[in-house]
Amino acid sequence: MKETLSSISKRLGISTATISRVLSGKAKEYRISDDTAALVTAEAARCEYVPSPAAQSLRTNKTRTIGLLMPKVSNPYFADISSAIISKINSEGYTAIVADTMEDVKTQENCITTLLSHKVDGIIAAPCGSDSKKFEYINDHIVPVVLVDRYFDDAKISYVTSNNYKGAFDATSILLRNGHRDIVCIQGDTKSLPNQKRANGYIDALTEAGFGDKVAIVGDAFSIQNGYLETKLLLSSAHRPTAIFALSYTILLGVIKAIKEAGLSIPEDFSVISFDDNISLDYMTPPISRVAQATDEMGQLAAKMLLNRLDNK
Amino acid sequence: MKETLSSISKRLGISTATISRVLSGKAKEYRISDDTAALVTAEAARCEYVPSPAAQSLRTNKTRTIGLLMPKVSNPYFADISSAIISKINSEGYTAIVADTMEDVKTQENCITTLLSHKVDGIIAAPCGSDSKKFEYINDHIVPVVLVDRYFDDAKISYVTSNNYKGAFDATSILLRNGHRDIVCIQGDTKSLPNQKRANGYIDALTEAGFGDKVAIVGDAFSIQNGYLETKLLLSSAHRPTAIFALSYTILLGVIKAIKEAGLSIPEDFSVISFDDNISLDYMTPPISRVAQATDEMGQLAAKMLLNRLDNK
DNA sequence: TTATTCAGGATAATCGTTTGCGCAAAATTA
DNA sequence: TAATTTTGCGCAAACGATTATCCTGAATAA
Repeated sequence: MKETLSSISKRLGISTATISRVLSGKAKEYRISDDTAALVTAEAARCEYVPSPAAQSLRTNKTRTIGLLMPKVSNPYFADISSAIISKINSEGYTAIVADTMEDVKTQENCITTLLSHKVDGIIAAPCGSDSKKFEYINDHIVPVVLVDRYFDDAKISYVTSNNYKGAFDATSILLRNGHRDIVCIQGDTKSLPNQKRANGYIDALTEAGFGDKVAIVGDAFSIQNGYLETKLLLSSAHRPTAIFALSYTILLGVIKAIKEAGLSIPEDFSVISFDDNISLDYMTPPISRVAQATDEMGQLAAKMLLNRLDNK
Repeated sequence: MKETLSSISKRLGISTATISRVLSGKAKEYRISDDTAALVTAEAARCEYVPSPAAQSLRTNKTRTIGLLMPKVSNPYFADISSAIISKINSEGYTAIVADTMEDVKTQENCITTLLSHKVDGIIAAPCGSDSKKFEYINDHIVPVVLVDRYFDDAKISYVTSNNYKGAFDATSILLRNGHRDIVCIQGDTKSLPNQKRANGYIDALTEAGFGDKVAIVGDAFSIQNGYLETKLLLSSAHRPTAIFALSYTILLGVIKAIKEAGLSIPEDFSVISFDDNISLDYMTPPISRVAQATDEMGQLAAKMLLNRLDNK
């Protein structure tokens, strides 16, 4: 029923050592004769031998498995990235163990422990929280880590992320070119580095255009709720802005909701621009401009970076 | 550095057998004295002992790992389901190995092989293709399988899915109550069972209301493209319908696009209703009614069903 | 002819757990 | 006191692969 090296060994009268060597492509290296090698290969194929990963990893301490640590798999943005990563590593013979931290630092700790106990060969993570220590320790002492989307400025860990600064700078510039002068930026989690970069992009675009005094940043979370509340406040303020720059898709949805509720419309009463791509934005009335992030490429690249490190030992 | 049973064994002067028994909660069963048990527990905690999954699964042939086979993780619908499943099984001490079939039968085969070679204890799958054989074989002879969203009518495999029939029936009924008589249904993949159920719901609602002659089903794919093209055709036809029932979110997006392009508007010129929930639908102008599927509950339930079977084994 | 070298592969230890079996010493019973 | 049972735990064999080391016979060299 279950084929193992020794079951083949008995049938062929060849030691498991030799069989193992042939099957792992080390026949030449250990000078196994071509005849023997052929015999082994044929028999392994015939009986559909599949090595036991448990035994292999017990022995070698490698699992051909990588851990994917995501803040929220159900978030379309991270779902896209995850999908790209999974496909890429699968195609290289690796398997993905996915852990969902639900954007919670405590849960993240547990997930990390689980991933490590499963002896993943490497980790790709979009970390939550701002403590880089743990990741740095893992990267230095246990297994390679690649961060995606989010990262830490102070840590020596490779990462893949969009050019958040430039994206925000460009988005703001477009609004400026269209004549807007009162542009409010609704930001997300202020501890998030991508958020900081975007905010900086916004600030610099305004400043370089000579409107440094017009900088207005509000909000503090990547949520619909935040976008909604901040927009409500803006609408009821004495000096209404003419444009809103939402730093994420979720924030944008909140903005739209508030504007609609106030009986106002886009783009007549307000111009809106957002970060993050989402197919649905094309179908809004009117379609919402946004700074798209190349999720697919980010995922692929992160996977490649990790796989490269795994190969180079 | 690396704590193992025997490293603890040496330090404590207690056999690995006893330690293993205590740590796996079998102290009573093997009449280990409370003193010894306490000693072991304390030491294990102190040195942060974590058992080696490789060794464990080599010995027990169990991995506390389940395989998640998804057609497309980046599809928000499946992302939601996946997220729910992952959280649930993580909370029960299981780990998820995720494979993305990219909606391709061939890829699916490979993914299955990979999952099985990793000795997953069970599989939760949203299968693609219509061949139930493989899944049935696995379910009967290898590890328990639970299907989610998609399933096979002819196979004895447990599954979790929405009541597609009722959802479609109700959606159609609403349109009828609102006075619509020319309701066209744009369907997805005709081989997909959920699609068939939905189509039947639509047909029966119409028929039972005495409009069996008004049944009109077009289309053949769960894609934006399909929704777009079919709507284009409808708009250019002599006898335009007054309402469109899109059997998926993606189809709906295509419908919206075509309607907008034609300079028509919802709901003045057309009524539209759709299957699948998506947060963005609330932010469309106007918000689009839809038959929401409880992705979170589906995921949780599927996970529960599988975990139960693993325990009663 | 004898000493080396090399081709070709076998042996056995090892990875870290789990678990069937066994075996003392203590407790109980006769 | 002797026989029996119970308590408490250790021994050692798996699980299935990898790999350092060793061995044998033949070919080559001296």
